[in-house]
Amino acid sequence: MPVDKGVTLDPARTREQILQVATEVLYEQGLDGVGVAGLCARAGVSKETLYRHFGSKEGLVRATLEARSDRVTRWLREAAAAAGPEPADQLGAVFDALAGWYAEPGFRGCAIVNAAVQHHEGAAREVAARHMDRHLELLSGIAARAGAAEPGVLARQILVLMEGAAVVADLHGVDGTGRQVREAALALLRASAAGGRGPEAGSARKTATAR
Amino acid sequence: MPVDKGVTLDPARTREQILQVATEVLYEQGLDGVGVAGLCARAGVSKETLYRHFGSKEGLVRATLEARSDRVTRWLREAAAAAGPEPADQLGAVFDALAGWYAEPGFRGCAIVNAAVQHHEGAAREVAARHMDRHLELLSGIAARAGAAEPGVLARQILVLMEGAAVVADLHGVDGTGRQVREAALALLRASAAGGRGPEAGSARKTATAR
DNA sequence: AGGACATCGAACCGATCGGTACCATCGGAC
DNA sequence: GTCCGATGGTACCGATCGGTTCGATGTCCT
Repeated sequence: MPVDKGVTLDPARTREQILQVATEVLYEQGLDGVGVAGLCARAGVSKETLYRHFGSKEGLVRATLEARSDRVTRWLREAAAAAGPEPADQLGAVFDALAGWYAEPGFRGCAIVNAAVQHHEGAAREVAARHMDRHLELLSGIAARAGAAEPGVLARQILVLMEGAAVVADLHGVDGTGRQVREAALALLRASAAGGRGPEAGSARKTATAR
Repeated sequence: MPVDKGVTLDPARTREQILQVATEVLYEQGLDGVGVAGLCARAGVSKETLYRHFGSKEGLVRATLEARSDRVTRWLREAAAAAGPEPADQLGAVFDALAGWYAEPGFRGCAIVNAAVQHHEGAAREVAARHMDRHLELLSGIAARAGAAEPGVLARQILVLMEGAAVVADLHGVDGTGRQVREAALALLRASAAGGRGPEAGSARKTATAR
Protein backbone atom coordinates (compact mmCIF):
# COMPACT_ATOMS: atom_id res chain seq x y z
CA MET A 1 0.00 0.00 0.00
CA PRO A 2 2.84 2.45 -0.41
CA VAL A 3 1.50 3.75 -3.69
CA ASP A 4 -1.46 3.20 -5.93
CA LYS A 5 -4.21 3.03 -3.42
CA GLY A 6 -7.75 2.68 -4.55
CA VAL A 7 -8.89 3.76 -7.95
CA THR A 8 -11.51 6.24 -6.91
CA LEU A 9 -11.56 8.62 -4.01
CA ASP A 10 -7.95 9.52 -4.50
CA PRO A 11 -7.18 13.11 -3.44
CA ALA A 12 -4.18 13.34 -5.74
CA ARG A 13 -6.29 12.16 -8.62
CA THR A 14 -9.00 14.70 -7.84
CA ARG A 15 -6.43 17.43 -7.67
CA GLU A 16 -5.03 16.47 -11.04
CA GLN A 17 -8.48 16.43 -12.55
CA ILE A 18 -9.17 19.95 -11.33
CA LEU A 19 -5.79 21.14 -12.53
CA GLN A 20 -6.30 19.69 -15.97
CA VAL A 21 -9.70 21.29 -16.43
CA ALA A 22 -8.45 24.58 -15.04
CA THR A 23 -5.54 24.53 -17.47
CA GLU A 24 -7.93 24.27 -20.39
CA VAL A 25 -10.62 26.61 -19.17
CA LEU A 26 -8.43 29.39 -17.84
CA TYR A 27 -6.54 29.39 -21.13
CA GLU A 28 -9.67 29.42 -23.25
CA GLN A 29 -11.80 31.79 -21.23
CA GLY A 30 -9.27 33.91 -19.44
CA LEU A 31 -8.79 34.36 -15.72
CA ASP A 32 -11.95 36.39 -15.28
CA GLY A 33 -13.90 34.67 -18.01
CA VAL A 34 -15.03 31.79 -15.88
CA GLY A 35 -16.26 31.48 -12.33
CA VAL A 36 -15.34 28.92 -9.76
CA ALA A 37 -18.77 27.37 -10.11
CA GLY A 38 -18.29 26.83 -13.82
CA LEU A 39 -14.86 25.39 -13.26
CA CYS A 40 -16.26 22.91 -10.77
CA ALA A 41 -19.06 21.92 -13.10
CA ARG A 42 -16.64 21.14 -15.92
CA ALA A 43 -14.32 19.28 -13.61
CA GLY A 44 -17.16 17.34 -12.00
CA VAL A 45 -16.23 18.31 -8.49
CA SER A 46 -17.92 20.36 -5.82
CA LYS A 47 -16.81 23.80 -4.79
CA GLU A 48 -15.87 22.55 -1.37
CA THR A 49 -13.47 20.06 -2.91
CA LEU A 50 -11.85 22.69 -5.07
CA TYR A 51 -11.39 25.03 -2.13
CA ARG A 52 -9.99 22.27 0.06
CA HIS A 53 -7.34 21.55 -2.57
CA PHE A 54 -6.39 25.05 -3.62
CA GLY A 55 -7.66 27.44 -0.95
CA SER A 56 -8.82 30.09 -3.35
CA LYS A 57 -9.22 30.85 -7.01
CA GLU A 58 -5.88 32.57 -6.89
CA GLY A 59 -4.31 29.43 -5.46
CA LEU A 60 -5.78 27.41 -8.27
CA VAL A 61 -4.44 29.86 -10.82
CA ARG A 62 -0.99 29.72 -9.29
CA ALA A 63 -0.90 25.93 -9.21
CA THR A 64 -2.19 25.73 -12.77
CA LEU A 65 0.36 28.17 -14.16
CA GLU A 66 3.25 26.64 -12.25
CA ALA A 67 2.42 23.22 -13.61
CA ARG A 68 2.22 24.68 -17.08
CA SER A 69 5.55 26.44 -16.70
CA ASP A 70 7.11 23.15 -15.67
CA ARG A 71 5.73 21.34 -18.70
CA VAL A 72 6.71 24.01 -21.20
CA THR A 73 10.21 24.30 -19.78
CA ARG A 74 10.72 20.55 -19.90
CA TRP A 75 9.32 20.40 -23.42
CA LEU A 76 11.68 23.04 -24.80
CA ARG A 77 14.71 21.58 -23.04
CA GLU A 78 14.00 18.20 -24.51
CA ALA A 79 13.52 19.66 -27.98
CA ALA A 80 16.90 21.34 -27.73
CA ALA A 81 18.62 18.28 -26.32
CA ALA A 82 17.24 16.06 -29.06
CA ALA A 83 18.72 18.29 -31.75
CA GLY A 84 22.32 17.25 -31.19
CA PRO A 85 25.32 19.20 -30.00
CA GLU A 86 25.27 22.14 -32.43
CA PRO A 87 23.93 25.30 -30.76
CA ALA A 88 22.35 26.52 -33.99
CA ASP A 89 20.57 23.20 -34.40
CA GLN A 90 19.33 23.38 -30.84
CA LEU A 91 18.01 26.89 -31.29
CA GLY A 92 16.35 25.90 -34.54
CA ALA A 93 14.74 22.92 -32.83
CA VAL A 94 13.34 25.13 -30.07
CA PHE A 95 11.72 27.45 -32.59
CA ASP A 96 10.50 24.53 -34.66
CA ALA A 97 8.73 23.25 -31.59
CA LEU A 98 7.25 26.67 -30.93
CA ALA A 99 6.14 27.01 -34.54
CA GLY A 100 4.23 23.74 -34.26
CA TRP A 101 2.54 25.02 -31.14
CA TYR A 102 1.44 28.27 -32.78
CA ALA A 103 -0.22 26.30 -35.55
CA GLU A 104 -2.23 24.11 -33.23
CA PRO A 105 -5.97 24.70 -33.27
CA GLY A 106 -7.05 26.59 -30.21
CA PHE A 107 -3.71 28.36 -29.85
CA ARG A 108 -4.25 31.61 -27.96
CA GLY A 109 -0.79 32.76 -27.13
CA CYS A 110 1.22 31.88 -24.06
CA ALA A 111 -1.14 31.03 -21.22
CA ILE A 112 1.26 32.30 -18.62
CA VAL A 113 1.86 35.63 -20.28
CA ASN A 114 -1.83 36.05 -20.99
CA ALA A 115 -2.67 35.41 -17.37
CA ALA A 116 0.05 37.70 -16.07
CA VAL A 117 -1.16 40.53 -18.24
CA GLN A 118 -4.74 40.37 -16.98
CA HIS A 119 -3.99 41.35 -13.38
CA HIS A 120 -0.96 43.43 -12.56
CA GLU A 121 -0.73 41.91 -9.17
CA GLY A 122 -1.01 38.38 -7.97
CA ALA A 123 0.40 34.98 -8.62
CA ALA A 124 0.38 35.11 -12.39
CA ARG A 125 3.05 37.77 -12.65
CA GLU A 126 5.40 35.96 -10.31
CA VAL A 127 5.01 32.76 -12.24
CA ALA A 128 5.55 34.61 -15.51
CA ALA A 129 8.77 36.24 -14.31
CA ARG A 130 10.11 32.87 -13.19
CA HIS A 131 8.97 31.31 -16.43
CA MET A 132 11.05 33.77 -18.43
CA ASP A 133 14.03 33.17 -16.20
CA ARG A 134 13.83 29.53 -17.10
CA HIS A 135 13.69 30.35 -20.79
CA LEU A 136 16.73 32.56 -20.33
CA GLU A 137 18.66 29.73 -18.74
CA LEU A 138 18.12 27.53 -21.75
CA LEU A 139 18.86 30.28 -24.24
CA SER A 140 21.98 31.55 -22.45
CA GLY A 141 23.43 28.06 -22.53
CA ILE A 142 22.90 27.83 -26.26
CA ALA A 143 24.25 31.33 -26.80
CA ALA A 144 27.34 30.62 -24.74
CA ARG A 145 28.09 27.38 -26.54
CA ALA A 146 27.68 29.22 -29.82
CA GLY A 147 30.44 31.56 -28.79
CA ALA A 148 28.31 34.67 -28.47
CA ALA A 149 30.16 37.70 -27.24
CA GLU A 150 27.44 38.42 -24.69
CA PRO A 151 25.40 35.28 -24.13
CA GLY A 152 23.09 36.94 -21.64
CA VAL A 153 22.20 39.74 -23.98
CA LEU A 154 21.71 37.46 -26.95
CA ALA A 155 19.55 35.16 -24.85
CA ARG A 156 17.37 38.06 -23.86
CA GLN A 157 17.00 39.20 -27.45
CA ILE A 158 15.92 35.72 -28.43
CA LEU A 159 13.54 35.61 -25.47
CA VAL A 160 11.92 38.75 -26.84
CA LEU A 161 11.49 36.97 -30.15
CA MET A 162 9.86 34.00 -28.41
CA GLU A 163 7.37 36.06 -26.47
CA GLY A 164 6.66 38.36 -29.38
CA ALA A 165 6.07 35.44 -31.68
CA ALA A 166 3.36 34.06 -29.43
CA VAL A 167 1.61 37.42 -29.33
CA VAL A 168 1.83 38.03 -33.06
CA ALA A 169 0.81 34.49 -33.98
CA ASP A 170 -2.18 34.82 -31.68
CA LEU A 171 -3.36 38.31 -32.58
CA HIS A 172 -2.14 38.83 -36.11
CA GLY A 173 -2.17 35.39 -37.62
CA VAL A 174 0.02 32.33 -37.61
CA ASP A 175 0.99 32.19 -41.28
CA GLY A 176 4.71 32.01 -41.55
CA THR A 177 5.29 33.46 -38.11
CA GLY A 178 7.01 30.33 -36.87
CA ARG A 179 9.47 30.12 -39.73
CA GLN A 180 10.11 33.84 -39.86
CA VAL A 181 10.91 34.04 -36.18
CA ARG A 182 13.07 30.95 -36.36
CA GLU A 183 15.13 32.56 -39.08
CA ALA A 184 15.35 35.79 -37.14
CA ALA A 185 16.65 33.96 -34.08
CA LEU A 186 19.24 32.11 -36.13
CA ALA A 187 20.29 35.36 -37.79
CA LEU A 188 20.85 36.95 -34.39
CA LEU A 189 22.83 33.93 -33.28
CA ARG A 190 25.02 34.10 -36.37
CA ALA A 191 25.56 37.82 -36.07
CA SER A 192 26.53 37.49 -32.43
CA ALA A 193 28.70 34.42 -32.90
CA ALA A 194 30.47 35.96 -35.88
CA GLY A 195 32.25 38.03 -33.30
CA GLY A 196 31.86 41.51 -31.90
CA ARG A 197 33.35 42.77 -35.13
CA GLY A 198 30.83 42.29 -37.86
CA PRO A 199 30.83 44.07 -41.16
CA GLU A 200 29.43 46.94 -39.20
CA ALA A 201 30.22 46.41 -35.49
CA GLY A 202 28.59 43.92 -33.15
CA SER A 203 24.89 43.48 -32.95
CA ALA A 204 24.62 43.72 -29.21
CA ARG A 205 26.18 46.29 -26.93
CA LYS A 206 27.16 45.89 -23.34
CA THR A 207 24.00 46.12 -21.32
CA ALA A 208 22.85 44.98 -17.93
CA THR A 209 21.59 41.44 -17.62
CA ALA A 210 18.38 42.77 -16.19
CA ARG A 211 16.03 41.54 -13.53
CA MET B 1 -21.94 79.29 -33.85
CA PRO B 2 -20.39 76.83 -36.23
CA VAL B 3 -17.85 75.49 -33.76
CA ASP B 4 -16.90 76.11 -30.19
CA LYS B 5 -20.26 76.36 -28.58
CA GLY B 6 -20.51 76.96 -24.89
CA VAL B 7 -17.75 76.08 -22.51
CA THR B 8 -19.65 73.73 -20.28
CA LEU B 9 -22.24 71.17 -21.18
CA ASP B 10 -20.35 70.19 -24.30
CA PRO B 11 -21.05 66.59 -25.38
CA ALA B 12 -17.73 66.31 -27.21
CA ARG B 13 -15.92 67.49 -24.10
CA THR B 14 -17.75 64.98 -21.95
CA ARG B 15 -16.90 62.22 -24.36
CA GLU B 16 -13.24 63.12 -24.31
CA GLN B 17 -13.22 63.19 -20.54
CA ILE B 18 -14.69 59.69 -20.37
CA LEU B 19 -12.24 58.44 -22.98
CA GLN B 20 -9.28 59.85 -21.17
CA VAL B 21 -10.23 58.30 -17.85
CA ALA B 22 -11.06 55.01 -19.53
CA THR B 23 -7.67 55.00 -21.22
CA GLU B 24 -5.94 55.25 -17.87
CA VAL B 25 -8.17 52.95 -15.88
CA LEU B 26 -8.55 50.17 -18.39
CA TYR B 27 -4.78 50.12 -18.80
CA GLU B 28 -4.08 50.09 -15.08
CA GLN B 29 -6.83 47.77 -13.92
CA GLY B 30 -7.51 45.63 -16.93
CA LEU B 31 -10.74 45.22 -18.84
CA ASP B 32 -12.42 43.22 -16.12
CA GLY B 33 -10.67 44.94 -13.27
CA VAL B 34 -13.02 47.85 -13.13
CA GLY B 35 -16.78 48.22 -13.40
CA VAL B 36 -18.73 50.79 -15.29
CA ALA B 37 -19.77 52.39 -12.03
CA GLY B 38 -16.17 52.86 -10.98
CA LEU B 39 -15.28 54.28 -14.36
CA CYS B 40 -18.09 56.81 -14.08
CA ALA B 41 -17.07 57.81 -10.60
CA ARG B 42 -13.49 58.53 -11.68
CA ALA B 43 -14.67 60.38 -14.75
CA GLY B 44 -17.22 62.39 -12.79
CA VAL B 45 -20.09 61.44 -15.05
CA SER B 46 -23.24 59.45 -14.54
CA LYS B 47 -23.79 56.00 -15.98
CA GLU B 48 -26.52 57.32 -18.21
CA THR B 49 -24.10 59.73 -19.79
CA LEU B 50 -21.54 57.06 -20.40
CA TYR B 51 -24.07 54.74 -21.98
CA ARG B 52 -25.48 57.48 -24.16
CA HIS B 53 -22.03 58.17 -25.55
CA PHE B 54 -20.73 54.64 -25.97
CA GLY B 55 -23.70 52.30 -25.85
CA SER B 56 -22.01 49.64 -23.81
CA LYS B 57 -18.82 48.84 -21.96
CA GLU B 58 -17.62 47.06 -25.07
CA GLY B 59 -18.25 50.18 -27.11
CA LEU B 60 -16.24 52.22 -24.66
CA VAL B 61 -13.40 49.72 -24.84
CA ARG B 62 -13.42 49.83 -28.63
CA ALA B 63 -13.42 53.62 -28.76
CA THR B 64 -10.67 53.80 -26.16
CA LEU B 65 -8.41 51.32 -27.91
CA GLU B 66 -8.97 52.82 -31.34
CA ALA B 67 -8.00 56.24 -30.07
CA ARG B 68 -4.93 54.75 -28.49
CA SER B 69 -3.96 52.95 -31.66
CA ASP B 70 -4.23 56.22 -33.53
CA ARG B 71 -1.99 58.01 -31.08
CA VAL B 72 0.65 55.30 -30.96
CA THR B 73 0.74 54.98 -34.73
CA ARG B 74 1.14 58.71 -35.19
CA TRP B 75 3.79 58.84 -32.49
CA LEU B 76 5.96 56.16 -34.08
CA ARG B 77 5.57 57.56 -37.57
CA GLU B 78 6.70 60.95 -36.38
CA ALA B 79 9.65 59.46 -34.55
CA ALA B 80 10.74 57.73 -37.73
CA ALA B 81 10.18 60.78 -39.89
CA ALA B 82 12.18 62.98 -37.55
CA ALA B 83 15.20 60.69 -37.81
CA GLY B 84 16.12 61.68 -41.34
CA PRO B 85 16.22 59.72 -44.56
CA GLU B 86 18.38 56.76 -43.53
CA PRO B 87 16.27 53.62 -42.93
CA ALA B 88 18.57 52.38 -40.18
CA ASP B 89 18.30 55.72 -38.41
CA GLN B 90 14.53 55.62 -38.70
CA LEU B 91 14.36 52.11 -37.26
CA GLY B 92 16.70 53.11 -34.48
CA ALA B 93 14.55 56.11 -33.70
CA VAL B 94 11.43 53.97 -33.48
CA PHE B 95 13.05 51.65 -30.98
CA ASP B 96 14.51 54.56 -29.06
CA ALA B 97 11.01 55.90 -28.68
CA LEU B 98 9.76 52.52 -27.55
CA ALA B 99 12.62 52.16 -25.09
CA GLY B 100 11.64 55.44 -23.50
CA TRP B 101 8.09 54.23 -23.16
CA TYR B 102 9.11 50.98 -21.44
CA ALA B 103 11.02 52.96 -18.85
CA GLU B 104 8.12 55.21 -17.96
CA PRO B 105 6.66 54.68 -14.50
CA GLY B 106 3.39 52.82 -14.73
CA PHE B 107 4.36 51.02 -17.91
CA ARG B 108 2.38 47.82 -18.12
CA GLY B 109 2.95 46.61 -21.63
CA CYS B 110 0.96 47.50 -24.71
CA ALA B 111 -2.57 48.41 -23.68
CA ILE B 112 -4.01 47.13 -26.92
CA VAL B 113 -2.29 43.77 -26.78
CA ASN B 114 -3.12 43.40 -23.11
CA ALA B 115 -6.77 44.09 -23.79
CA ALA B 116 -6.90 41.78 -26.78
CA VAL B 117 -5.45 38.93 -24.79
CA GLN B 118 -8.02 39.14 -22.02
CA HIS B 119 -11.04 38.19 -24.12
CA HIS B 120 -10.66 36.01 -27.18
CA GLU B 121 -13.62 37.63 -28.78
CA GLY B 122 -14.74 41.17 -29.04
CA ALA B 123 -13.55 44.56 -30.11
CA ALA B 124 -10.11 44.41 -28.57
CA ARG B 125 -8.85 41.69 -30.89
CA GLU B 126 -10.03 43.49 -33.99
CA VAL B 127 -8.35 46.68 -32.90
CA ALA B 128 -5.18 44.79 -32.07
CA ALA B 129 -5.01 43.13 -35.47
CA ARG B 130 -5.45 46.45 -37.18
CA HIS B 131 -2.93 48.03 -34.86
CA MET B 132 -0.31 45.52 -35.95
CA ASP B 133 -1.15 46.08 -39.58
CA ARG B 134 -0.35 49.72 -39.07
CA HIS B 135 2.96 48.87 -37.46
CA LEU B 136 3.71 46.61 -40.40
CA GLU B 137 3.07 49.42 -42.84
CA LEU B 138 5.66 51.60 -41.17
CA LEU B 139 8.20 48.80 -40.82
CA SER B 140 7.77 47.50 -44.37
CA GLY B 141 8.48 50.94 -45.73
CA ILE B 142 11.69 51.16 -43.75
CA ALA B 143 12.67 47.63 -44.75
CA ALA B 144 12.01 48.30 -48.40
CA ARG B 145 14.02 51.50 -48.40
CA ALA B 146 16.84 49.64 -46.69
CA GLY B 147 16.96 47.26 -49.61
CA ALA B 148 15.75 44.20 -47.75
CA ALA B 149 15.30 41.15 -49.94
CA GLU B 150 11.86 40.52 -48.46
CA PRO B 151 10.61 43.70 -46.82
CA GLY B 152 7.38 42.11 -45.69
CA VAL B 153 9.14 39.28 -43.90
CA LEU B 154 11.70 41.55 -42.29
CA ALA B 155 8.95 43.91 -41.17
CA ARG B 156 7.13 41.05 -39.53
CA GLN B 157 10.26 39.88 -37.75
CA ILE B 158 10.78 43.37 -36.40
CA LEU B 159 7.12 43.55 -35.40
CA VAL B 160 7.67 40.42 -33.34
CA LEU B 161 10.56 42.18 -31.64
CA MET B 162 8.37 45.18 -30.88
CA GLU B 163 5.57 43.18 -29.34
CA GLY B 164 7.91 40.86 -27.52
CA ALA B 165 9.83 43.77 -26.09
CA ALA B 166 6.72 45.22 -24.51
CA VAL B 167 5.87 41.88 -22.91
CA VAL B 168 9.38 41.23 -21.63
CA ALA B 169 9.86 44.78 -20.38
CA ASP B 170 6.56 44.51 -18.53
CA LEU B 171 6.85 41.04 -17.05
CA HIS B 172 10.56 40.46 -16.76
CA GLY B 173 11.99 43.89 -16.17
CA VAL B 174 12.93 46.89 -18.21
CA ASP B 175 16.67 46.96 -17.62
CA GLY B 176 18.40 47.09 -20.93
CA THR B 177 15.46 45.68 -22.83
CA GLY B 178 15.06 48.79 -24.94
CA ARG B 179 18.65 48.95 -26.07
CA GLN B 180 18.97 45.22 -26.56
CA VAL B 181 15.91 45.04 -28.74
CA ARG B 182 16.98 48.08 -30.69
CA GLU B 183 20.29 46.42 -31.47
CA ALA B 184 18.53 43.21 -32.42
CA ALA B 185 16.27 45.04 -34.85
CA LEU B 186 19.21 46.81 -36.43
CA ALA B 187 21.09 43.53 -36.69
CA LEU B 188 18.17 41.97 -38.54
CA LEU B 189 17.99 44.96 -40.82
CA ARG B 190 21.69 44.72 -41.60
CA ALA B 191 21.54 40.99 -42.18
CA SER B 192 18.62 41.32 -44.52
CA ALA B 193 19.96 44.34 -46.36
CA ALA B 194 23.36 42.71 -46.78
CA GLY B 195 21.69 40.62 -49.45
CA GLY B 196 19.88 37.31 -49.61
CA ARG B 197 23.25 35.62 -49.78
CA GLY B 198 24.90 35.94 -46.42
CA PRO B 199 27.81 33.86 -45.22
CA GLU B 200 25.25 31.18 -44.59
CA ALA B 201 22.18 31.84 -46.75
CA GLY B 202 19.64 34.59 -46.22
CA SER B 203 18.10 35.23 -42.88
CA ALA B 204 14.53 35.10 -44.08
CA ARG B 205 12.92 32.59 -46.38
CA LYS B 206 10.07 33.09 -48.73
CA THR B 207 6.94 32.96 -46.62
CA ALA B 208 3.42 34.15 -46.90
CA THR B 209 2.73 37.68 -45.91
CA ALA B 210 0.45 36.30 -43.25
CA ARG B 211 -2.94 37.16 -41.95
C1' DA C 1 -39.91 83.07 -22.01
C1' DG C 2 -39.77 78.85 -23.84
C1' DG C 3 -38.42 74.25 -25.50
C1' DA C 4 -34.72 71.02 -26.61
C1' DC C 5 -30.91 68.96 -24.99
C1' DA C 6 -27.38 67.23 -21.65
C1' DT C 7 -26.44 65.83 -17.42
C1' DC C 8 -26.50 64.00 -12.48
C1' DG C 9 -27.87 61.11 -8.84
C1' DA C 10 -30.04 57.37 -7.35
C1' DA C 11 -32.90 53.55 -7.39
C1' DC C 12 -33.53 49.41 -9.52
C1' DC C 13 -33.03 45.01 -12.36
C1' DG C 14 -31.52 40.03 -12.76
C1' DA C 15 -27.33 37.66 -12.92
C1' DT C 16 -23.07 36.36 -11.33
C1' DC C 17 -19.15 36.68 -8.50
C1' DG C 18 -15.74 34.28 -4.78
C1' DG C 19 -16.28 31.93 -0.78
C1' DT C 20 -18.59 29.25 3.29
C1' DA C 21 -21.50 25.96 5.77
C1' DC C 22 -24.02 21.87 6.29
C1' DC C 23 -25.28 17.27 5.40
C1' DA C 24 -25.74 12.84 3.13
C1' DT C 25 -22.92 9.58 1.02
C1' DC C 26 -19.47 6.46 -0.18
C1' DG C 27 -14.99 4.07 -0.44
C1' DG C 28 -11.21 2.03 1.99
C1' DA C 29 -8.60 0.55 6.27
C1' DC C 30 -9.01 -1.95 10.20
C1' DG D 1 -19.09 -4.11 10.87
C1' DT D 2 -17.36 0.22 12.00
C1' DC D 3 -15.25 4.41 11.64
C1' DC D 4 -12.89 8.20 8.99
C1' DG D 5 -11.61 11.03 5.38
C1' DA D 6 -12.86 12.61 0.89
C1' DT D 7 -16.54 13.96 -1.74
C1' DG D 8 -21.04 15.87 -4.15
C1' DG D 9 -24.91 18.67 -3.79
C1' DT D 10 -27.06 22.53 -2.35
C1' DA D 11 -28.34 26.44 -0.18
C1' DC D 12 -26.61 30.59 1.24
C1' DC D 13 -23.77 34.94 2.06
C1' DG D 14 -22.68 39.90 0.82
C1' DA D 15 -20.82 42.22 -2.98
C1' DT D 16 -20.54 43.53 -7.50
C1' DC D 17 -21.52 43.16 -12.24
C1' DG D 18 -23.52 45.52 -16.87
C1' DG D 19 -27.38 47.92 -18.00
C1' DT D 20 -32.01 50.60 -17.59
C1' DT D 21 -35.11 54.00 -15.93
C1' DC D 22 -36.84 58.19 -13.90
C1' DG D 23 -37.08 62.69 -12.17
C1' DA D 24 -34.67 67.00 -10.96
C1' DT D 25 -31.42 70.38 -12.48
C1' DG D 26 -29.14 73.21 -15.48
C1' DT D 27 -27.47 75.14 -19.96
C1' DC D 28 -27.94 76.40 -24.39
C1' DC D 29 -30.52 78.25 -28.62
C1' DT D 30 -34.34 80.71 -30.40
